[in-house]
Amino acid sequence: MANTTIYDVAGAAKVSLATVSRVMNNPEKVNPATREKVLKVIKELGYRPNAIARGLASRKTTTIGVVMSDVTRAYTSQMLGGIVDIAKKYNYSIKIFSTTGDVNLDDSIRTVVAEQVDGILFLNEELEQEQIETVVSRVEEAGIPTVLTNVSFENNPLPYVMIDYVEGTYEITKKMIEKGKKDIYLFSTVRHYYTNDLKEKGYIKAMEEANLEPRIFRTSGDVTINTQHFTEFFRNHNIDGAISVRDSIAISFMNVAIKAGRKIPEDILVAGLQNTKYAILSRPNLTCLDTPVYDIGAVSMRLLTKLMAQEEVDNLHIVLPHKIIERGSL
Amino acid sequence: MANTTIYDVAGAAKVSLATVSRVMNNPEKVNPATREKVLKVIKELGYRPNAIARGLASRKTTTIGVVMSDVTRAYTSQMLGGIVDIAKKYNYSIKIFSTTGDVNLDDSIRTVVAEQVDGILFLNEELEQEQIETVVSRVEEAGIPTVLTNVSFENNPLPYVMIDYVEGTYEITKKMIEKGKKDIYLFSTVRHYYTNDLKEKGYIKAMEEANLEPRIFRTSGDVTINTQHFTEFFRNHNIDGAISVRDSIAISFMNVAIKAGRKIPEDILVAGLQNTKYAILSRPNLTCLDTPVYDIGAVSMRLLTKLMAQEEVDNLHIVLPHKIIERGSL
DNA sequence: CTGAAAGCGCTTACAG
DNA sequence: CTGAAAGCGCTTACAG
Repeated sequence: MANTTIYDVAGAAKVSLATVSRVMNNPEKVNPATREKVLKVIKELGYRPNAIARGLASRKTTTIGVVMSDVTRAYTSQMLGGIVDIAKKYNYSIKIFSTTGDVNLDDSIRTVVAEQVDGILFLNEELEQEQIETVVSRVEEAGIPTVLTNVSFENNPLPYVMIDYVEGTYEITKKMIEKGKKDIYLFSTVRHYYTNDLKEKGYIKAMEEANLEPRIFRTSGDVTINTQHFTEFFRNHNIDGAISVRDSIAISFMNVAIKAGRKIPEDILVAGLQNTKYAILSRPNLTCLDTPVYDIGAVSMRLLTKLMAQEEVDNLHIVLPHKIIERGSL
Repeated sequence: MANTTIYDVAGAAKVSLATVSRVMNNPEKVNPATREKVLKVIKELGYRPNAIARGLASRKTTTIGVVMSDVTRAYTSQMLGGIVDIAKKYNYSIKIFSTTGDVNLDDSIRTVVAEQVDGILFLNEELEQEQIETVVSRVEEAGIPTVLTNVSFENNPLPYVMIDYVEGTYEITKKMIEKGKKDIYLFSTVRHYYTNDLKEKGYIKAMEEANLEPRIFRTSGDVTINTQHFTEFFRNHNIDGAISVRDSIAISFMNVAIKAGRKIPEDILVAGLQNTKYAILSRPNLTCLDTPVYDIGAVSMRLLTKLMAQEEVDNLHIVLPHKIIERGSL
């Protein structure tokens, strides 16, 4: 209950609190003998500096804010996994902020800023261009290093870690075309947002180059809903290829297709554009554009640590390599 | 950059900083006229109190710590979803702490305590009895309200939110037995931990009651590894029922079984004990013990808010109702 | 209802 | 190398 403070340590070690502070923060500046003495007391008393007081005095909280829309999504949580691991390595704490249901984004950002985080990781991929510009002006105004994780936008001035979704989707679409498929659909979400826009762009490019008509089918991420959509869909559509912005939607589609008597990959090729944990649990396993989700998180966090430490960073706009992982569905 | 402080507001509103503070914390104690005046300035300046300074002065951070082992697991992230939603409602911030790879648990807890969180949610389900006792003594010593989320242990003094895994697993096992199955396996993990122990207990109880031999097969949560295990398994085991502590393991098993020519549910009944998002993406959909994951998180967080507010709580040991959701696999 | 002042537990120039 | 002192931006009794 009675938490030991720096005063207790100073008293027990018969030194000033300044010395205790130095032992913790700049050990090289203190005489080895007294350093040992203090260290011994610290251990005996189980002393841990109060992070809040330290944060106020030093104006550094060694805490970063991770802003995102939905924690429960597989893609998000895997990115978070990468962030957590690297943050731990560099001794940063993580505060998470969910923007779901927020009416006023500007207000949300102000909240994050008020929490005095040393840096921000923005993995809300569901923002539209103008919203994200709000983000930019807020963090620049507050002077807080910020990295966009798996988001970006036109003329983006902020550091980001991305995948070349246009190229990746282009490649996977082309692969289907080369296998002689003509009626290839892209399954996207009803709601528009940045990464999906890029995927759509890559898909359209490949289709148009091959003189095929691009067909985008928009559905929900909710499996119950998209299952209905797909069941309906099969009544009046021919299809021999399906690419989905989200793995879960692709798998849901496969299930409906197989139930409708189609064979995968024989009748319909299917591909996902994420490579989440779902991909190796479906039957057949889902061929995916491998977007290294964990790495996106990890690299973002690493970049952020450099920015917070004011280190020289030669590349603020990182595009991680992608590849296609062939499994059973394509 | 130049963050507005309470002094700026006080200056602009021509009142003392104490008054500004009151407007923010005890508005009823200040004259409506001056209150409006201050509020106006606050809005104009876009003032937000520095959460760290406030935390130091008031000794309350309105931040809770969520301690867990693996963020990326579907079960964990869905619990986190419930926590995040309720925390937001009550204006609490969330700091996450991962214990993966931690050698010294005691040390990890001290770190959380040093961060001055107002409350702790412990959703690390992978702890063994003695480890969790370390947790108990640490948080009691620090006087921090703590709720165990989906964990507990014998003679547990801490508040918790749980599911009756023994009973739930017992029921689902019995259901298989009633359908005439005899060679029912429980798939558990190599590593022992609390919730799985409970599940094993319920399974064993049902099997023994029916004079059937309990058979626990331990494998890895890694799909690549357990796929190998299962493939091997089919060479020399008869099986007509499979219950898995984790949904993903159940699905992985189904895939191997079907590949081996078995029919589900005709030849083998399969059930999961979680009901994660995976369950409705498998083919057939996975019949599950429905452990309301999101709710476990949400209810834990709600309970914690009460404890932090020192409210009267009549029930510190909450057991959420479970049910069996029948889908295609059983 | 309002203000002056002490204090939260640290860090960090500044002297010595 | 070490200590005394100011200050980080708030909250909260205490007077008035």
